[in-house]
Amino acid sequence: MKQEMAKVFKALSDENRLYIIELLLKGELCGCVLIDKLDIQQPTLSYHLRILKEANLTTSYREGNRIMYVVNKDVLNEVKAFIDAFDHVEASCNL
Amino acid sequence: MKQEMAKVFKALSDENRLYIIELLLKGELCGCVLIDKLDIQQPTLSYHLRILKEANLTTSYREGNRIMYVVNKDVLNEVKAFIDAFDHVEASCNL
DNA sequence: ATACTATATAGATGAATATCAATATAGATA
DNA sequence: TATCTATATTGATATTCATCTATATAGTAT
Repeated sequence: MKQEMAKVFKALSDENRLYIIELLLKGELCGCVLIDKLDIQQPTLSYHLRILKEANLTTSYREGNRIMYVVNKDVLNEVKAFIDAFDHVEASCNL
Repeated sequence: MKQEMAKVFKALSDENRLYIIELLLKGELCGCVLIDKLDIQQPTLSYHLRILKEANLTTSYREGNRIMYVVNKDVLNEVKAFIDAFDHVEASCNL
């Protein structure tokens, strides 16, 4: 549990990866589009996408030539739930 | 902004540090109590406490001999707010 | 002043990270 | 089949991280 969360936090601890998630939250994208928005080489993007996938923060599916990457919002919610559980003193609400 | 969050996530990406925060959320503690609960040496604890402080996740104050460490809950709430802002599509509530 | 307790710093080290260039793989198309 | 496009993997490298031992610093107490 704590181990998995540490892994998720590690995946979120890089600015390029935060930016990738931000972009993907606006709509799923292939690597070939992502690469134009980041100042890194293609193998580096591939590396970051793997880190995100291994933390379950993203999934992907093939569409012909391309691979589409999708944010797993459930894990983002798990992060919030973890922080709440872990600091269960205070309640918060964003409705 | 994203850079600061990346730093906070990095601070949260280590199991020892997550455990320290968990302990401190139950009540502030000095290093001399924390050290008994973790399987690391004193200088390593001091290192982790510095990482947490530099991410603003904790503050501290001296009490005689000891230094008391305190979780800055505001930053935990900022993490949740960041995730919400960043994925502003879904609402959640823990009230 | 001396000794004790709590914490921090310095220096060393092995492991993990982020990056790249080069190459491999998988699917699409001519 | 041969080529093109998109993505992943390999191997190298410089940097950062987590950890330790040894030592310094700051406050307390004798």
